[in-house]
Amino acid sequence: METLTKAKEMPKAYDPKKVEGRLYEFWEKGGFFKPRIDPNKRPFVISMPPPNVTGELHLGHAIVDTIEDIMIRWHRMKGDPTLWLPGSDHASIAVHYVIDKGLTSRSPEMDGLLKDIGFPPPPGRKSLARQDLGREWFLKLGWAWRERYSGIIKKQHERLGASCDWSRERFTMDPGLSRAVRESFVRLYNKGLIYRGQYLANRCPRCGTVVSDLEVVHEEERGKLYYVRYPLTGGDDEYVTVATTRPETILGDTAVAVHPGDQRYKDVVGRYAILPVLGRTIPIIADESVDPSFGTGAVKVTPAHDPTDYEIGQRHKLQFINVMNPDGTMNQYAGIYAGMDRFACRKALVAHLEGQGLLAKVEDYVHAIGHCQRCDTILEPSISEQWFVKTKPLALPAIAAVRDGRIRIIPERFTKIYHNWMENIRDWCISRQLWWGHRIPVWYCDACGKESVTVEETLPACLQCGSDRVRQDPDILDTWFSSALWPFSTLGWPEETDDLKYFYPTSVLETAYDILFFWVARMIMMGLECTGDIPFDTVYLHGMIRDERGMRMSKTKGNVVNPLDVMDEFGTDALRFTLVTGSTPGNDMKLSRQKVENSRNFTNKLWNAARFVLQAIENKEEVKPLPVQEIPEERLLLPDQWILSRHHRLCAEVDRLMADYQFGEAGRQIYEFLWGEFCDWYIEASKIRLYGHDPEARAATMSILLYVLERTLRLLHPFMPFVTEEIWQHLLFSKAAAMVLPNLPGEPALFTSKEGGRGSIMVAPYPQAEERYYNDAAEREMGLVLEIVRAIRNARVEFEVEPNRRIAALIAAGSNAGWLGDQAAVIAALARVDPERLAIAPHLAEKPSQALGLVVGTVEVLLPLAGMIDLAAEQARLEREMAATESEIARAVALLGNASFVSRAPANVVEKEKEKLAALQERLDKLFRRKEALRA
RNA sequence: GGGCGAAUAGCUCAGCCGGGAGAGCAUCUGACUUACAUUCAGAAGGUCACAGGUUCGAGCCCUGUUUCGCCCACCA
Repeated sequence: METLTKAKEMPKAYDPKKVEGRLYEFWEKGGFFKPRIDPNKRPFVISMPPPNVTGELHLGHAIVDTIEDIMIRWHRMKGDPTLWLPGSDHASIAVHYVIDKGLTSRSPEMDGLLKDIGFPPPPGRKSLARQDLGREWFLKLGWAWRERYSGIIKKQHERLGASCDWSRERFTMDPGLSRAVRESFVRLYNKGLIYRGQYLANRCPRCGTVVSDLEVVHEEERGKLYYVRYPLTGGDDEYVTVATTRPETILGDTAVAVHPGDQRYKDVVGRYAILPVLGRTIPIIADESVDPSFGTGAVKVTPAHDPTDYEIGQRHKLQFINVMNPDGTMNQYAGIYAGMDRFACRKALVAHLEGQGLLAKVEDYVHAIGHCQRCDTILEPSISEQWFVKTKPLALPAIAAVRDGRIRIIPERFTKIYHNWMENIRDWCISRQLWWGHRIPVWYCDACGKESVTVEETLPACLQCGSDRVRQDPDILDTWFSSALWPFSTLGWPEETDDLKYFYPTSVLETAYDILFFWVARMIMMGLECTGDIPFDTVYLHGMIRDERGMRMSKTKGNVVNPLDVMDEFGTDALRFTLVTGSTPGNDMKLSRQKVENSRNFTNKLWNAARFVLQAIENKEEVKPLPVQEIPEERLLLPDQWILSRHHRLCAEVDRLMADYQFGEAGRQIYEFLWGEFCDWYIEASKIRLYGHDPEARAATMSILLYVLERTLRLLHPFMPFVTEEIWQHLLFSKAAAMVLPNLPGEPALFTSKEGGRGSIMVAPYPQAEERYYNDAAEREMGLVLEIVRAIRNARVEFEVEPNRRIAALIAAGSNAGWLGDQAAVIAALARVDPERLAIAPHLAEKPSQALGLVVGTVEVLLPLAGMIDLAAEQARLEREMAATESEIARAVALLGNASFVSRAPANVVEKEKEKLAALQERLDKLFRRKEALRA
């Protein structure tokens, strides 16, 4: 591809900005994001949670993209046919909210859109409401808005490196998905699972619509509890006192209720009270639901404005009087308060009651009030005619699917939360008095008065009587209704498309835990109902991202971190790596700049390690690196065997962790290996042979450097797609390519794009562990070498040896002397010991009089530092070490002296303890002799 | 009122199957050693919230307690 220009040499610094956009384009144009369909393999499929078209991406989207992209890239590299289907959600109420705000404030953006759609511009700067536009214009505005933001959203997914199949992008209001909405509505309607009726629902006066129970946010607030006297009829100054937090609802009272067993009121039950202000006569009734211990034990009953009262009203066949308009003002049933706002009415009514001497008392009272999830306005429960989904019959199979393990929820604790909600599920109010969304597919006939339901977009004539005097229900459906169909509506349902047959059910549904009920639970119900199958087999829930202080990010708090800013500064890979390694499933994470910076440093480290390896190969013209498999065994030295063993164990571990959805831990393991083992030790040790005179040794070293680097790039690719691809491309163009490519198992076609273009790391096979490289002896021996080096470095610093000074070292290695002797060059280089004055032998022939004595395992290291050693200090150091060793010996002795430990602990644990004790004793002995020698 | 999560180094967090606790950042020493100062070498720092229990052995399992956070719930 021309988009990738071959660079002869890797630039000194990695610049994400110059790389990321170019690579994304290369991937997308190369067709790498599209699934390679194989009828014989089960595909791996994720439906991307569709972001709302309300605005730009935030960190919540970034973590979704990151985790899903990791899963997707991993499966794709493993050779699974892999589909990640992207899209966006029309988000009706959320879009209404942002458009309303733009219209009210006459924001330049909204005015611009109005101009674009050709809406006659209203004069002046007067604020607009959606009613000023009317339904048609408002919908045009919605589409214009959607057009703008879906483009922005796609760009942001690209920035994040999301390898989703854009050719299958969907929008919840696409014709096909809209058709799926109507189809499912009709099916449920025909089965009696969707019904219409007068029920109590939460209405948001600001949004102008009812919302479902889930959209109610309960918040504790300080309010007042008003005690109001209701005079009794036919009595002398008799009254019953009730308590209420919402005095304005008194206007809708149709009864007073007490508990049937309440002795205080047993004489008034059956009598009547006079409703204050309005003077209506209302009955006093007995109902079990009243709590005699609360307030006065008598409660006013407002069936049209309170859920409990609604039920009392039903039981006692009371009158339902709705006293408010949809916008929160009082209606004609409110008497003199008609037209007044509900809260103004409250104030006026309380004053009125007080004036009449009917206000007994007012208490401060903290209670939970329902707010609108979208705009935070206090909701008004009120009765109205709405559409509902009967959820209990849908919940039963959904509960079973999770209970019997067909669907697994990660982390597991959410399973309990899911069941708790499902088992207590209430009917779902799905109608909304809004415009932007799917119109309810029901038509009412003015001729016969019956209703018709159809999957067709329009209905020319009544299905019952044929009259053309039909009008569609003005309401639209809850956004989540269409979201609930997402896993299959996006694949073509209700048509039996090839995609639906092949890709459904999908594999993993990954999202934030806060929409478990809104979305996940409903997808399971609707999936089972509509397709007869589960919509996905695994639910993976991630946590929320908070700011550095653990606060929830919100626009009003002003603490929102824009992922674009972070990516601009540190690169996409750094942000992704931070998000995934800094979190565990289901737990919230705090994001800080420092964490991202650290990840950026890691990309830099990787970049430079790669630069080192490539330069090492390119600069040695005469040497031909071999595939690792072809390196003669005698050429594989201890560090080689060690890094190969470590690398293959890493592959096994990463594979296990990925399969177990522990992506963060997998990322951390790769980080540890790459930085702490490959860079810190292997590369440093390799320099000896790389800069040495033996061409075959050089070749072998290069081979291993390249082999381990290239495979680790592939391991890391799902986490950090850009930097790994960029380096990998440099490898492809290097002389090393000939060596790298034959080493990759699998079909060659995998490495090329669908069009047969250049290869990409994203379709190269994911590295698998090969047990023949496991080498316990090499790991143990190299471990000792590293310990010796660390001990010498440590001593150098402690005794203030100049950093550049090469010192002498004598190592008494006992039975280890043979193989350890072979590592002399490594020890000398890494510990800055003079190779000429490094002696490794079973025992030391001569012991220098003034020397530091280090005991490393069973090996003794003497550093003759004549003139630099403070004898007293050295003596003290040795004594400290002896004391520490003695206390460890004491523990081991006690443990092994414990008969029950020896008899009941597993044999290998006991054996390990014995070996440890022996080693400790040897160490103590050596330290003691060292101290004696010092004295001599 | 129910339920869930968290509590581990100064800070932010890992820690799988129970077998003498780790990382990053911050701090302190030192180093421009030819991949990398976005680096390297080294140091210091922990009663794993508390109290019991199970076990030969507990950060991990069980019971209770405390603190913080979250979710669900129609006490007006």
